[in-house]
Amino acid sequence: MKNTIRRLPDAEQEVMQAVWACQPPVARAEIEKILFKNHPMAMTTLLTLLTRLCEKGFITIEKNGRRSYYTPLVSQEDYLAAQSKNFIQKLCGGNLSVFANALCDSGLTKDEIAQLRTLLERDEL
Amino acid sequence: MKNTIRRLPDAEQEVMQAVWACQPPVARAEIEKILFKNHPMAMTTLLTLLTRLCEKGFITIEKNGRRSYYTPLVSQEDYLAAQSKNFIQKLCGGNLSVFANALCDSGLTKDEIAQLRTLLERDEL
DNA sequence: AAAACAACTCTACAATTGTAGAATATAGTT
DNA sequence: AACTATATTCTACAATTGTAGAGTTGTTTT
Repeated sequence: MKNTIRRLPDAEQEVMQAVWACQPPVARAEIEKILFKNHPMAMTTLLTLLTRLCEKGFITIEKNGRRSYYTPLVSQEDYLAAQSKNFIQKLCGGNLSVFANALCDSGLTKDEIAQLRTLLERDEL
Repeated sequence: MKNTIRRLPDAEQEVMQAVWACQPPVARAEIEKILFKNHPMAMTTLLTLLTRLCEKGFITIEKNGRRSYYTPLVSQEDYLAAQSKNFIQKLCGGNLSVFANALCDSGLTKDEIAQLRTLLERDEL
C-alpha cells in the first residue's frame, strides 16, 4: 500500500473505477461497457485516459497484436484508503468530530449511519 | 445547504479553508497569516485565488477604500457535507461497507475508529 | 492481395488550475 | 502637492484536464 497515491482527476478516476470493476487483464470493450452507463465518451477519449493512467502508474498496458489489455497497478482499496486519509487530514484538519459531522450531514439516513457504525466496529477487531 | 457545491481545486480549497478559519469579514493579511504555515504563496497568487473563489460563488468581496474584505458564502459544514456525500456515492459507489473499509485502512488508530463510532452515535440522536 | 474494418497512437485544442510579475489605484508622509 | 509604501486588479504563461478527430497499423473478408 503505497502512501503516495495522488488524487486522480474526475475523468480518469471514473475510468479507473471501471477498470477496477473488471477481471484483469481487461480489454477496452469491457471498460467501455461499464462506462457507458454513467459517463459515455468517444472511444479515443477512453483510450487517451487509459494512456494517461498508465503514465501515472495506475495501470499497465499489455499489447497482443492490435489489442491492448489493461491491469490495475494501484488497488481500489489502496486508492480509497489514501483518499479517505486525505479527506480527514486535509479537509477536516484531522479532526474526527468535524468528520463525523460532515458524514451526518451528507444525506445518510439514521439507519445508514447506524450501519456504518456497525461496520466500523467489525473492522476494529 | 445547497447541494450543488462543486469540488474546489486544491489551491482554492486551501485558501477557502483559511477563510473559514477566520471571523468574517476578513482581510487578506489574516488569510495570508494562516496560509503561511502550510502553503506559502505570493500575495498576488492569493489575491488571484480569492478572485476565483468569488467568481465561483464561494465568497463575497467587499471593498473599503483600497482594502478588500472577504466573507464566505458557502459554509464549511455544507462544503464538507457535499464532499462527504460525493466520496461515498462516487468513490465508494454508495456502498457503506466499502467506505468503512477505506476508513479502517486510512491510517486511523483503533482508538480513533472507536472515537469516530462514538461521535457518529451522538450525532444520530 | 485489395478492400474494408477495427484498435490503437498522435495530434490538437479549449478550459481550468497554479503561479506570479506588471500596472494601477489609494493612503500615508514629507 | 509630490513621493513612497501598499493593496488590488490585469495580464501572462506553463501544466493539467476533458475531449475527440486524423493517422497508422494489424486483421478479416471478398
